[in-house]
Amino acid sequence: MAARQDAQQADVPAICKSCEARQDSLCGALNARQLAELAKASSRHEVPAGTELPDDATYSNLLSGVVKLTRNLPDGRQQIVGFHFAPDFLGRPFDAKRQIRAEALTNVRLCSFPRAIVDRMTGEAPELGRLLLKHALNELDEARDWMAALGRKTASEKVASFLLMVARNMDPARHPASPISFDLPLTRADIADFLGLTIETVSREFSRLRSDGAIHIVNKRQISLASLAQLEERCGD
Amino acid sequence: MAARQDAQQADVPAICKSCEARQDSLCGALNARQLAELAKASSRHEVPAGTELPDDATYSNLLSGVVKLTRNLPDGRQQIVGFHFAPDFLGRPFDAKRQIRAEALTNVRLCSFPRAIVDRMTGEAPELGRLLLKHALNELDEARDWMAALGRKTASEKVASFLLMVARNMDPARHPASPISFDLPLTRADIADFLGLTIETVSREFSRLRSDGAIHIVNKRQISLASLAQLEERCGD
DNA sequence: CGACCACTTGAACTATCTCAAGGACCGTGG
DNA sequence: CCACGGTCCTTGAGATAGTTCAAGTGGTCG
Repeated sequence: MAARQDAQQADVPAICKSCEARQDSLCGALNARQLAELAKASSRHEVPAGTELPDDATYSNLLSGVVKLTRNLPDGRQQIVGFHFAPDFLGRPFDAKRQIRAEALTNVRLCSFPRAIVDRMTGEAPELGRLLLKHALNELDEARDWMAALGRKTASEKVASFLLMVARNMDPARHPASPISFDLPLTRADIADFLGLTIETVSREFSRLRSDGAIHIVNKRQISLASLAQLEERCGD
Repeated sequence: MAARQDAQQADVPAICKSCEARQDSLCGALNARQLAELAKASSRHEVPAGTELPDDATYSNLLSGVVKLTRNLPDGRQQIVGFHFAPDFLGRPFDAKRQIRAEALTNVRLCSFPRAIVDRMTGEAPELGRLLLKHALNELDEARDWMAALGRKTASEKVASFLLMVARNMDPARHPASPISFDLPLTRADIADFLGLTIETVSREFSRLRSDGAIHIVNKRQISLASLAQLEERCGD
């Protein structure tokens, strides 16, 4: 199978050629020269689950793993406002009014770039700015979908929607009709903080889905879904 | 008081000079030539409250009035996912995965531009792309704030937060300490659809805020707030 | 082995919803 | 001028989805 050929293929930095995130990430919007410059300034890290990713002066491609974004109320109540699944792009252009914390849910591999370089390149490469805008609008769409879920869905619809979302992101390339099995990268507490529920309610809804035959709970974290269709009926949309 | 001087002031189209949205909207990122071109292609409309704004091939500055954005579940449940208060910018670059409807809550005046022209200008004026990105990120921050409210706040915190948000947007220029009075541009049903509550609960929380002296309900829609500080204590953050 | 952590399950509780009735306002038509 | 119906809002009483509190399970790690 001939891979998508790039006229400048030969000039692409070696490390980028095998990059899992390459075409989907912001790197896909760069030409070979820019990619080379960015690669030179980039650094790869692996951070263990539970690490808070500092909201510092870097952008990163998420090569593998899952990251949660949280907003906290001052009394400690917590809401997860989004996730990043590999391959995705992390990092917020400009300053945010509101503090949002990012934390690795699993072990995570990152390819990070100094903010200054990317910001300069957005001036030179309009395609890059376009891509950042598209990315932000995607996140906005997702946030609004979850607003509808948080405001208007029942607990069991929320849990079904959540499982569908995770299934779609954990292995996006899978065949839509095939059975699905994955390790949940979240604790029940995280799921509760995302869905605006308590851990007890989440647990009860898992049990209910299991006894109804919609899911199979192998080992607390490992879930298999009989079929996406069965969950789609229960997710409220 | 000397207004902010623009080197090209003399070339700015007459209609734009007096525009309420000018500096805050996307027009603030254009030079005089671009502004002139855009002004030539622009058209002003006034639409009455209740009109659905078609998600068509236009961008618009919202010169006056308030617009709601809604997401619907297939069984009719509705969630309001955002508002636009004048002066704000309406219109979504690229295609959205999800259908979101926009509807005028009050009479609304718009200055609309053909999508094609703006899209072309983003290629020519990096500042414009930057501004669109900033705008999208602002909306994302707001959506995430409301995710936290929907998921983790009590009914009375939600209503207090909502009143604060409206107060801050209806007359952003007001002195922060002064008493505030405004006409709510929403029905109780709209408020409920925004906060993930029922109209009865919204009504009860209004009554409670009134009997606690936090607000004064002049005429169902017309609300006056004793002080922002008093509501801020009740809003949960 | 014991302690701990994440999770499950049950039982009682409560914030919010549902259902129902009534009040205030408003335009229309007599 | 009043009667009428309509829409929006308020208030009460009972129902319920989801929470809180509490006990128990199972796996893991020192």
